[in-house]
Amino acid sequence: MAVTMREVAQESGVSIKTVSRVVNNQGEISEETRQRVLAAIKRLEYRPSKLARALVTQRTDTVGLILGDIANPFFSEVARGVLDRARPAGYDVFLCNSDYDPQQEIHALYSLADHNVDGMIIFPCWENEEKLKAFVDQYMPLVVVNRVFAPHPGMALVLNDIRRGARLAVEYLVSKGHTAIGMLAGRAAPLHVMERVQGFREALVAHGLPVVDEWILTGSPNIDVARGYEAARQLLTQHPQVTAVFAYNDLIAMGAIRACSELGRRVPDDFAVVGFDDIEFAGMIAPPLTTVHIDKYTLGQQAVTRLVEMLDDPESDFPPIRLDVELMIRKSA
Amino acid sequence: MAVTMREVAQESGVSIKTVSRVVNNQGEISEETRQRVLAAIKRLEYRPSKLARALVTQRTDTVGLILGDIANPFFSEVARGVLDRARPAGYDVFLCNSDYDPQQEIHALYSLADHNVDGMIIFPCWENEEKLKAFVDQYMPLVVVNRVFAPHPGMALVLNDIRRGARLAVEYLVSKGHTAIGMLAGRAAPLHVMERVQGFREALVAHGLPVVDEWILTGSPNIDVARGYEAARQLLTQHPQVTAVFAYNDLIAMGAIRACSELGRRVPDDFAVVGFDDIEFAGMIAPPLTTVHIDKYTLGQQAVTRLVEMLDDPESDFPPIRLDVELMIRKSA
DNA sequence: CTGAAAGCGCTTACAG
DNA sequence: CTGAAAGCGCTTACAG
Repeated sequence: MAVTMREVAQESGVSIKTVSRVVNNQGEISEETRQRVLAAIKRLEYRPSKLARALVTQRTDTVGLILGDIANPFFSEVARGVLDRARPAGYDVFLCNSDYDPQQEIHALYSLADHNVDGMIIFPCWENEEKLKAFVDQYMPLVVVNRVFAPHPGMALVLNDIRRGARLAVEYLVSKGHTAIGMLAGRAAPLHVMERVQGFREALVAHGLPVVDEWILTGSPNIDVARGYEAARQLLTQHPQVTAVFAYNDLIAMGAIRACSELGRRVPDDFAVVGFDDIEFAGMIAPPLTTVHIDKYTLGQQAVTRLVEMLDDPESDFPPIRLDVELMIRKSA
Repeated sequence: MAVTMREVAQESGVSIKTVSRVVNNQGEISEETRQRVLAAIKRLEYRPSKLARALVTQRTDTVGLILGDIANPFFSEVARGVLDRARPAGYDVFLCNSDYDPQQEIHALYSLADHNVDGMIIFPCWENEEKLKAFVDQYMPLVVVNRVFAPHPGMALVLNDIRRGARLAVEYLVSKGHTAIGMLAGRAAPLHVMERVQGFREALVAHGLPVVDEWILTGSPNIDVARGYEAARQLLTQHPQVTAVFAYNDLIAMGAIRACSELGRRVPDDFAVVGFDDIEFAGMIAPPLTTVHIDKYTLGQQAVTRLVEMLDDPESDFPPIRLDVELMIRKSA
């Protein structure tokens, strides 16, 4: 079906090796034969098989991107950054959702490894730190985004200062006079390990406020608007004394706002909500969401940049890339 | 580095071919040797190279997904449907943005073909109809989504009734008493060929209303909130007599609403806006957007289903899959 | 039930 | 400046 290098060689009356040389721009070749081969390539519409090349070079020019849920605008904007930077660098990208589930994540990881991607970018579950390190040791480099894992060769970190973002959010609520502040923490990862929860606690403690474990809600496998709605309903009805929440992300926050409107609690007057991520729509909803801004597009780009550096220089270790966050004060708190 | 079939063969004292047989579950093998090989596979943590297999089978177990812009929630929800259906079917998926640009689209198409994907799902530019058909003839099957291309072997269609959606939207505007209705048509594709524009015209004509070309705005390479904002500003200032618009999609509609609020035009009282797609956030913004609903997740799933059918049965032709749309009446019109 | 040979489409040393 | 041989890690007929 597809034209092969052998056919190009015949067509231009040279050896297959010579064709390989002009395709890869390597080695001295007389300009004349080069032109002859180029002409044959054009005439036959020859395109070299990356598969065959990869079998010998062990490079596929592909990378993997494993994230929680592409339907979350946070991740889709990150993905945009990844794709925009990967293409000029010569990489095509595989996409997988983990649904924030450790097992699905590992499954995706090995599934992509089976296709011999050159490396991957991953927003991993905390639970998988050791498994990812074992994977890196045996297979390929990984760029880990927004998880503060201990340094490990072959694994580079790209980090927003999530904990600081959480502190900013909670301090803002405190400055507004709130003293009974809850958290909608999303999926039930080990709480003590989540940066957002740590920042939340730190800020409360710093201001002499109580950390009430019952006011920190988790428990659902999903992190989306529906979950935010559920969790907020539960918090509002079971702990009516709570007057403000810090949400795991903007989707959860949006669900919380919906729950408030159904339960007749006005935002922000009766109940204040702060989100995280600053997705594009955060500023358009009613009321516009106060949230912690992350530059998602840059995050995606930086992750690719770092991965490419690792692929180009496998022996080196690379320090974490640190990106800042910023509180966006709007109307929901 | 990675364990090979040869090593498994040595470890279990059989030929490489026998290992291949147990890996692929084919042919009669004595249960005893099967167990022995299985044990060796487990012990060595052997994972067969899809690359090497693909070189001979001509199947990579990968598919491509080419869409306008993954950062648009319409596409990211479609992508969710695609991924969720592709994984159980045994396919990993490459993702590419076209930015609605014919050249980038063709570039993405061939780039993925170079990786020998088994097939692709594409939301193509109208301009590329012939090029896609030429591609299909030479390379691989394609599922085309939401473009009414003429039937062609190897190319299957999955379609929402976009034109009907456009009619629904405009008829609703007419029913509300609007007579000067404009359109924010997004990217400048050939207008006469766009389903949304056709439906827009049809509805106006059916109600004896004028189609004023100056009220149909296009011209930007992007289809996003910023573009909707610009275009709406232009329409509102240059043609103040227009009292309603039908937007190419919800992002454009959201930009239009922002422009209205800046120019002091209240929505829907002074100016009505109808969107398209019904992205998740359409109902949460202020005012909640009246828009045409598409079941995006199902769309993605159906596209994969059709592609898999084509791959399993390359000789057959498959009729278009038709999915419905629905007008969601909220507050912006 | 099991194996030896050929080949998928390329690149990598090695010659000349 | 150009080419013949070997091999990347598998599967596909073909034998036995």
